[in-house]
Amino acid sequence: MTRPRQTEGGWPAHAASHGKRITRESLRGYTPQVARKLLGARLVRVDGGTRMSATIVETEAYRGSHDPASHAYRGETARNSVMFGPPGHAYVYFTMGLHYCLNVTTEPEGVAAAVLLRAAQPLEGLEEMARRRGTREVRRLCKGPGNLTRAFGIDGRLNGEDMVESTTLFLEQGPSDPSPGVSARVGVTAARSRRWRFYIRGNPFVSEERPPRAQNP
DNA sequence: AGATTGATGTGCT
DNA sequence: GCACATCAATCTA
Repeated sequence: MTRPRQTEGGWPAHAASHGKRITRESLRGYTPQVARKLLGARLVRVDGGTRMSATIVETEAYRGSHDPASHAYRGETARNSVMFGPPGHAYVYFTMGLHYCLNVTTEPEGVAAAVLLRAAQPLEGLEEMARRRGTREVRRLCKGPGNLTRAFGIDGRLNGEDMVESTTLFLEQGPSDPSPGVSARVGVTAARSRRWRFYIRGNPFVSEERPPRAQNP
């Protein structure tokens, strides 16, 4: 008899059945709403024959010209241009001199917005992730946006990838979280009052349960 | 032109 | 808790 595999935190690593793809329509909506809905979905990467996947457990919304924390706040540049395009594309940017971060673009073309994928619970391809990350500690493989991209082998070459059509980097539907945790965004000084970070409560793969100086005392 | 600041992570104290 | 790695956009002059 087979039972669902348990991970360190006691969270079931549910069977890695290949689910339905997430549609462009579902990504076209209001970004904070989309960020919330992406919790529980799976991020999948197929690279050189190996398939890696992980359940998304932490996201943040960034929204165009009215959000001072967004890269798109001051208009379009070569770096952020993908944010201005149609929904469902990968916005991959380089930050702090050494890390890449992966976002999925949202809202209709012309509205610069995206969801940052901050943390995920590894499901398939753990060996590959561990090799790329240089650690075997599963809890930390995809903990934090920079670690997540490193584990998945994602860098600037994937900027602009259409994640709805792509066969190498895409999203699959998963169980949604009825009552996710909500907080201010991590590492953001501007627009602290916008609580646009969403995470699965109590999940040990989330980067930090309480971000520093959030409105959660 | 030069300085500063990030949507960061790690290792050491 | 703090230094550090070290790039690109933005701010200051």
